[in-house]
Amino acid sequence: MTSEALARALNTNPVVVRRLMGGLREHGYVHSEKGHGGGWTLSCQLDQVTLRDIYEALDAPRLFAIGNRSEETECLVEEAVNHAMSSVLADVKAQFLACFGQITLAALHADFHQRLAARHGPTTLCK
Amino acid sequence: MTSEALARALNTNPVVVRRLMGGLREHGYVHSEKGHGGGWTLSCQLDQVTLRDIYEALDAPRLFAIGNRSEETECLVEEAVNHAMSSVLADVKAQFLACFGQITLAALHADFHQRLAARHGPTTLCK
DNA sequence: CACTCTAGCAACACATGAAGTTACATGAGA
DNA sequence: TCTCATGTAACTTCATGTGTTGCTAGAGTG
Repeated sequence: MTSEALARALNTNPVVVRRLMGGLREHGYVHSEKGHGGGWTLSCQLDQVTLRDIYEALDAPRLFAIGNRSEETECLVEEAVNHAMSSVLADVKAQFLACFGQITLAALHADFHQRLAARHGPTTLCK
Repeated sequence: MTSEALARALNTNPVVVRRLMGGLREHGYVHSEKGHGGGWTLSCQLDQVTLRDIYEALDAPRLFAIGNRSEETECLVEEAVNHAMSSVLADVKAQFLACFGQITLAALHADFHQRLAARHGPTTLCK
């Protein structure tokens, strides 16, 4: 599948697709080929890869929209708050990764097929 | 304490302080007075208010930097991914609130004083 | 009554970061 | 050699949170 086709399906731009897929390629989850007949191919077992793997392959983008204003501070009040905050966010992030680590692509694949079967009417694929 | 003094201590702007404190006032955690000698006063028991209360009084700002691109979609793949994602984020947010709900302002207050005692040299307050 | 000091608030400006776009280079078939 | 694909850098756009200005209203002071 080409970046162009993926971009159309995802309602985005081929370059954005390449940027994202680049991370997945570095981890061996997909493979890309240039030139005629090129594009992206899957190169992993769906039951061996989790959302956590994907998240990390995508360079673990920032998870929280909140956080400490600064790590280094002179202010002892800020220090106390930062300490409490950091500790909570670290715990919560760990739980997040654990959850994502439980969800395999195979599970999503199965869920998709269930939804497809449940849908009435003609079964047109996403775009 | 005036918004102006708080803003100096927090390295920000009086208007920003008022915006934030407004949320706390609505929940009765602080009280404000206009005019000469006015400003902000605490009006709650520190051991009765948690970070969760503060977070919610501040209108529960967006917690995650990631999330579904859109809630409504035609695409069954996106639907499956959204479902998995939403479920994880909801669980994780619940844990976040639970943690924040355990941390009272009194605890932060105590932590601050411990840091103050532990600090060598003269004890100058934050600004 | 005039003056000053304070919060309240709306409207605007700025900063940051994510997402999208353009342009060009590189490699692989036809 | 032409076309089709990825790779990548640089730039633009957009969304969101933060900061700023300007004004109103209320409360004490002289």
